[in-house]
Amino acid sequence: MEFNDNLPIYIQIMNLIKSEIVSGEICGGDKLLSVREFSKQLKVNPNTIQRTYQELEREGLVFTRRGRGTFVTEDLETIKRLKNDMAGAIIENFILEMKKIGFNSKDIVKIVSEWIEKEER
Amino acid sequence: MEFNDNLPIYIQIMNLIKSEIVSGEICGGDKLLSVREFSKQLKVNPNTIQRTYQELEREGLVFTRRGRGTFVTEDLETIKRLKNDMAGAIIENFILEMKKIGFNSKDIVKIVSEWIEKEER
Amino acid sequence: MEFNDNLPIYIQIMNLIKSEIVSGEICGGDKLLSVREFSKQLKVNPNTIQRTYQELEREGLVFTRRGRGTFVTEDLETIKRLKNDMAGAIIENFILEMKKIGFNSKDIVKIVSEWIEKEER
Amino acid sequence: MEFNDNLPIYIQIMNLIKSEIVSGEICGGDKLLSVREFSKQLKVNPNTIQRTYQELEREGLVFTRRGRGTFVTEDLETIKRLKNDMAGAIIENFILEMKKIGFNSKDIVKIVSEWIEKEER
DNA sequence: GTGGTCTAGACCACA
DNA sequence: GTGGTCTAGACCACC
Repeated sequence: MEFNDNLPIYIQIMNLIKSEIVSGEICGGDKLLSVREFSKQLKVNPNTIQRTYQELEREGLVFTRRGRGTFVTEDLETIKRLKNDMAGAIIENFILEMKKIGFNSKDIVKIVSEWIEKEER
Repeated sequence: MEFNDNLPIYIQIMNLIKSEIVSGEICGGDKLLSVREFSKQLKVNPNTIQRTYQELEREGLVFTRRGRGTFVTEDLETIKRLKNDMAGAIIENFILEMKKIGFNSKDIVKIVSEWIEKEER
Repeated sequence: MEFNDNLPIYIQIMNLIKSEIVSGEICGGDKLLSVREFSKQLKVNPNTIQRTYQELEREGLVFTRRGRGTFVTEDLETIKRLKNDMAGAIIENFILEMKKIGFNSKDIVKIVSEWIEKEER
Repeated sequence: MEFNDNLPIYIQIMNLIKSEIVSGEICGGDKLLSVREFSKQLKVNPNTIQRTYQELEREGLVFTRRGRGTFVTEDLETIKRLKNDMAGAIIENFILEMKKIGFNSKDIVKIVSEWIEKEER
C-alpha cells in the first residue's frame, strides 16, 4: 500500500479499515489484525497503528478487549450510519466536481444512469 | 492557489484551465493570460506555465499565435469531447469508490437521485 | 558536435538519434546514454537532453524505465515507418532542389543512376 | 527573402542567382538588376550586392559593361558546366544523407525511381 | 545511479 | 509586448 503525503498516515489507514467495514469485507465482531502484525504488513510504525485503532475506537467503530485484541463494533446501526456518511462525502465531492465542469443537477442524474446502464451491457 | 505535491504543478494548472474551458468560464477563441502574467498570479515559474500551455496545445485545446498570445481552440467539437472525457473520468472514479464501500449499481443511481432531490429542496 | 542556430538544439539532437536508430547504429532495446552523461558529451544543458528524450518518447521511438534509463523502442514496425518517413523527406527535398535548377523528373532518375554508377567504379 | 545566419549573405544571393541562371529563369545575355535596385528589393546593403556580382564575375558567370550594367554570360558551355556542378553538389549531399540513414546505392536508385513514378500519378 | 519537475533568469524572433 | 528555447542548478522518487 502506498500512502499519500498530504494526509496523516493514520487517517489513511482509518479510511482503509472503514471501507472494509462498510463494504462488509470485515463484519461486526470480527477481530482486527494485531497492532504489531498490521504494522509489519503495512511497513509503518506500530505507534501509527495504535493511533489508528485509538481513533477508530473514539468514533465507536471498534472496541478493544485487553489481552484479546481489537474488534469491529457489533452495533449494526453505527456501521450503517458510517456507510451513509462515507457515501455522502463521496457523492458530495462527485456533485461538486461535476458542477465545476458545467453540469447541472438534472444532467448529473441522467449521465450517471446512462453510465451505469452502459457499464452493465 | 495551492498545489498538491503528488501531481506535477503543470498538470494541475492544465486541469484548472480545462475546467474553465468545459464549464464555459472561458470560451473558444478567448485569449489566455500571458505566460508571464499567469506565472505571476499563480506564483510559479514562467517555465511551468510555458509547459502547461505547450501540453494543452499538444492536446489541441489551445493554439498559439507568435507574438500575440495563447488562445482557446475554436473547435467546439474538441471542447465537447473534452467535457465528455472529463465527466467520464469523474463518474468512473465515483462509481469505483461507491462500489468499494459496498454499493451496487442500482444503489448508486438511487442514492444519487435522492441526494440531488434533497439538495434542491 | 556543433549545432546550427536555426533549429532548436533539442530537435537537432532528436535527428541525430533518429539517424542512429534507422541506420541500425543503435538497435531496438538498446539503452541510450543517460541524460547527464549525454549532456556532458554534447556540452549542452541536461534539460535540453531531457527535452530531447521526452519528445522522442512522445513519438514512440524510445521508452523510459524509471530509475533505469531511456531505451530505443523494440517495435521494429515503428522504426521501419520512421525510416521511410525520413527517407521521404530527404527525397522530397532533393527533388525540389533539382527542379529548382531546371531538371525534370526524367532527368533526375537518369542523373542519380549515372552518379551512383560512377561512384561505384 | 530570408537569409540563413550561418552562410555569408553574398554567398546566399550568389546561389539564388545561380539557380535562376541554370534553371533558365534568366538567360545568357540577360541584364541583372542594378546593384542599387537589387539591394533595395532584398533589403541588404548595396555593398553586399556589389560583392555578389564581383564574385559571380570571377567565376565567369556574369560580365559587366561600365555604365550599362551586369549581364549573364553568353557562354552556354559555362552555364551548362555550372548546372552540372550544382546538380552534383545536390546529389552528393542527397546520397550522403540517404546513406547516413542506412540506404545503400542500389536502394537509392530504386527508391528515387519509385518516388518519381508515384509523384507523376 | 536513473528520469522528472521546478525555479531563476537569460536571449531570441515575431508583432 | 508575446511565446520559444536554453542554461544553471536544485530536489524528488525510484532502482
